[in-house]
Amino acid sequence: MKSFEINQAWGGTEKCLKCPIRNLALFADLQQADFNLLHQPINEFSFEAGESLYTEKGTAKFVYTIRSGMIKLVRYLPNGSYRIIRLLRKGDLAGIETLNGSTYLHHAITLQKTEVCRIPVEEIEALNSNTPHLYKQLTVQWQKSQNDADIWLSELTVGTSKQRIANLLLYLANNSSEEDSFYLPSRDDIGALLAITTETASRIVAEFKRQSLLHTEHQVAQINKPELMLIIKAGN
Amino acid sequence: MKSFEINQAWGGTEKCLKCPIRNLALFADLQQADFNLLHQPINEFSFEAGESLYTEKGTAKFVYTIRSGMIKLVRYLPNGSYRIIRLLRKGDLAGIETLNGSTYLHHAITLQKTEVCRIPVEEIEALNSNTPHLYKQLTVQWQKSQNDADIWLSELTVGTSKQRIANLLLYLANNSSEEDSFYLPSRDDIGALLAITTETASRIVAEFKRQSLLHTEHQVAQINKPELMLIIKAGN
DNA sequence: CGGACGTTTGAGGAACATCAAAGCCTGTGG
DNA sequence: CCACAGGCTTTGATGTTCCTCAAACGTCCG
Repeated sequence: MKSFEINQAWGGTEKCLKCPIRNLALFADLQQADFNLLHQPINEFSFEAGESLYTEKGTAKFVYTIRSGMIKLVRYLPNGSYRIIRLLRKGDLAGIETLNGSTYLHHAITLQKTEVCRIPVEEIEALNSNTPHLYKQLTVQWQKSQNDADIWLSELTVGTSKQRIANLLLYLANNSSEEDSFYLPSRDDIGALLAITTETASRIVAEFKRQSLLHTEHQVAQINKPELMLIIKAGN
Repeated sequence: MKSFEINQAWGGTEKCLKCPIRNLALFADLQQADFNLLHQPINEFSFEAGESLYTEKGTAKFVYTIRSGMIKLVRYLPNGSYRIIRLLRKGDLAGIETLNGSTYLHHAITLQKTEVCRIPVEEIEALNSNTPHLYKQLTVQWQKSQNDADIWLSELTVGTSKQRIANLLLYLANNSSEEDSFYLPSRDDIGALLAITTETASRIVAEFKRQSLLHTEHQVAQINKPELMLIIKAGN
């Protein structure tokens, strides 16, 4: 485990108020007075790629706000394989299921270097019973992840493998924090995202590269969006 | 449109307080005083099978609590086919996306005779700003539908068609309001649920019937759970 | 009775999984 | 500095699954 805490001493109110992703994050609507209700520190952590924030069925004590990087929510299947349920990025929340249960429902694993704020569940519960400002933002977050899951279900599980991968690449490109590039997951993860095998994922990614629809340098990718959209429609 | 309103004059507080599914529903935690905050009536409606509660991108003014029956949330794909995103049953909420947006995100279509309570969005917003009791229940509902979507993604989109259908039958059986039977969707809908074709769905359902793993009378079905679980594991 | 609709069944081919092996990059240790 | 081990990716050959197109069947209802 190479993760480390960035700031031992929590700056408190000012820190959150000045947070660069505050408008995206859970505390977006909180007022100065609300912050005074906090008793435990909100700690910042930094994770390297491949580290685990929490595991399925693990005791759930924290919710995480993602400041940068990317996280996959994973579920292992009875046969030993795994399926990626969702990808989380800047501004997303990991582990909100703790608000209604005592255990996590997925494994949360970083795909890149990722920075998070770790919020104790009790603090969220305390805020909720003392100020109404948090609920609104929780509702927004819920809506976001629900909508993401729906897109996944309706678009990323239908059509040929080629169409699915084209769809995934567009999804990744459109949700990237960079303007014209994005993080390309491993072939294994692409397979787990789309319910196809690693080999099929590799074959199609390689084909896209040969056709110059996709350029990669390490895991930084760029794509030809119009052409990929044609593939999604035509299937060719 | 054959739907009809059951009770023109809303009984108000007493009606909700005595609601047989109150413990399941949105208003579970509301107190007597909270009900006094309501200004518009909560109307009850009854729909026949195949009717539409609302359509995707339609102006969203109501949330629906399902009292009995079953609803499919549908999204149409660019190629003209459709995909069922989720199934809703007794106690579930349809159209909660209206709390963060002005349009619905799916088509909601009844699969059976279905009774609902129709709640104006403004009433929910009014309650939310005046009492904290509703939020908790909204969170629970959110969690439920999110969890449902996750199960869908992790279990109903992987494996062979035979495994998926076996999985679906078990899901339907375990979530039915009857003890030992459940509603079996049309082959078209089974296809749209599992991202397979109507023909494949038909072939496998017919095979299950021949093997006596599944008995149907019209759309009422019974299954041999242990055998189907074996199929999910073994694939045979 | 005849038409509409949902279901079943068949034949053929395309897409994908599986098994297997080779290539490539990176980091480590001699 | 080179050799080598390990992980990830690519490619190939083969077989199975499932989609596609097509037609027949049953059931319900006007």
